[in-house]
Amino acid sequence: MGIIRKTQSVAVLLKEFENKPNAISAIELIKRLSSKINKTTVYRVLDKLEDDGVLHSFLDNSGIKWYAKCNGCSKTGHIDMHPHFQCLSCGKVDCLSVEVKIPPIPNRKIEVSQVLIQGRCESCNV
Amino acid sequence: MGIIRKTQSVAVLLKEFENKPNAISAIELIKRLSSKINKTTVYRVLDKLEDDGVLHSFLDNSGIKWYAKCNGCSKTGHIDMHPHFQCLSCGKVDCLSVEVKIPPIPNRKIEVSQVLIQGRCESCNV
DNA sequence: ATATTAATGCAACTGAGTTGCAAATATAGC
DNA sequence: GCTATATTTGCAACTCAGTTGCATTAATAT
Ligand SMILES: [Zn+2]
Ligand SMILES: [Zn+2]
Ligand SMILES: [Zn+2]
Ligand SMILES: [Zn+2]
Repeated sequence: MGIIRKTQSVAVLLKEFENKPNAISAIELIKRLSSKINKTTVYRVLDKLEDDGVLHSFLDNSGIKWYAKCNGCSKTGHIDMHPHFQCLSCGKVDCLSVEVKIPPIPNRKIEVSQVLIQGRCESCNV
Repeated sequence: MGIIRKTQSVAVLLKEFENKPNAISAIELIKRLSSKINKTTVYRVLDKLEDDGVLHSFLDNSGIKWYAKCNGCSKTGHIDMHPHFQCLSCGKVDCLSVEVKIPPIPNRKIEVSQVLIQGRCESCNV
């Protein structure tokens, strides 16, 4: 179930994603907001924002959860599928707007796919 | 560091992967072998077999670790890159031999990529 | 202003994976 | 084979991201 009331916590969390293109890990958000919001609430609000099609989430290579803004998604469903990029040098993670084509697999029905690309970002690739 | 001594635990674990094409989760192995091998040992042996290029590992969508046999890899490095498929109906996970082309990303240097495809497997896709 | 119900904080929990260390066991040298 | 040496193992205790139950707080509707 998504967000029903416009609370402080929701506002604070949304602000963290405002005007920032990067993904942010749940852990980072908990650290950043520790004086304002309890970690349980952070997890719960993120979860609801995902239900509402405001944010989407994915796991990185070490199994930790990242969140980023959606583009054109809604309560009805997440339609904005794309790969994610993690810089192995500075740790920054972001959404890529390129399309990764998944070839058809014989006898199998593909429903979703996750692509995590790792390497060096613009700033670290010198 | 890889495997130095051919111990019972190594033999038992290798046997689990013998003649079975599927990936197996670390948790499943721990459960299966609980009467024979301690879970710490399972994790340690799997880790060493990965170092040796005998097995490779990846995380699924819920952050749990899976292992599968390598094809042509060695201590020197893992060269056998491929996507993995998880059946959303029966939970089975396996390696796919198709190639997923990652397009070049401007200003970024791609080093590795992980692709997890989810859907319905041969047996469940009826 | 009050009632209703959702959201929050807190503490305790879960569960996959890790660490330190003493005991067991594989290997090499004799 | 026996012994010395170093690796591997089991165990218990730990870590850490994420979850749960429940009493309290706060947003919304009337
Ligand atoms: Zn970087
Ligand atoms: Zn994204
Ligand atoms: Zn299946
Ligand atoms: Zn594989």
